[in-house]
Amino acid sequence: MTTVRIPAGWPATEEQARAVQDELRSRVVLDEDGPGPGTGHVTGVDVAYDDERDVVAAAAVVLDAATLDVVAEATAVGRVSFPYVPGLLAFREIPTVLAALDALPCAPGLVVCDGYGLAHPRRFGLASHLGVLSGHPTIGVAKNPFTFTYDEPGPARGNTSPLLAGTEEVGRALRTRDGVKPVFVSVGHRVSLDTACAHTLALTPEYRVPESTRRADSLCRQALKEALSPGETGVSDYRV
DNA sequence: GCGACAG
DNA sequence: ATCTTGTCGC
Repeated sequence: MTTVRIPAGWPATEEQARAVQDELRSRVVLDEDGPGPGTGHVTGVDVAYDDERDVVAAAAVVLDAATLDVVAEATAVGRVSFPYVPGLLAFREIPTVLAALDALPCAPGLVVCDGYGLAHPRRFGLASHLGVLSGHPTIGVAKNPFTFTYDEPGPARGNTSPLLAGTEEVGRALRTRDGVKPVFVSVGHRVSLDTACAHTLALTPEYRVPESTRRADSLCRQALKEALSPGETGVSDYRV
C-alpha cells in the first residue's frame, strides 16, 4: 500500500475548488464511445474515511470485463484533503484514488467511480475530474439522484429514464435489478452515456451496485482498518 | 432567507 | 461517508 500527501497547491477553499473545476472542465473529452462492454479491464475505485483521525484510504480493483474476475488490486492511504461539500466531492477523494490507480500492476481500462461525472452543478463531478487527471476513460455510478430529477424507470432490469438538470439530460436512472431502486449513471471522460449504461448493466448480474464498486468498497474499508490498527507503521505518518 | 444536497 | 444488532430470507 502506498501513502499519499496532499498535493502542493491543492485548493484550500470552496471558492478555489470551484475555480479549478471551471478551469479543468474544458479538458473533458465527450466524443469517444469508450471501450466496449465485456472487453478488456474494468476498474472500480472507492474511498473510506476516518474523519476523526483525518485519514482516507482508497482502493482500485481491476476486473476482467468479461468474467468479472478480479485481476489486480491496489490501495493507498493519505490525509483527508478537503471537507465534504456537495459538488466538491472530488477534492476529498482524488489524490488518494490517483495513488491507488498508479499503484496498479496493469492498465485499469474503464474506471468506474462511486458518484457522478457530468451530472454535476458545473458539469464536472468526480468521474470527469478523475478522467481528466488520469487520462483514463471514466464513468460515474451513483446511488442517489443528488440534486437532479427523474421519472421512475420501468420496473425491469435494464429500464432507464433520463436524469435531468432542468431539461438537460445529464445522465440516466438505470434499473439494474427488477423492482429495485435504480442507480444513476453519468459520463465521466472519453465514454458515451450508452456505453456507460451498458457497462453498468454488465457489472450488475447479481447486485444493484456494480461489482467493481462493491469490490473497491470492501477493499478500501479493509485498508482503512489496517492503516489505523495499533502497531501499524503507517499511522505515525498521519499524526504529524 | 431556507432547505436540499454524490460520498 | 459513518454511527450500529439483530433479523428475515434465499
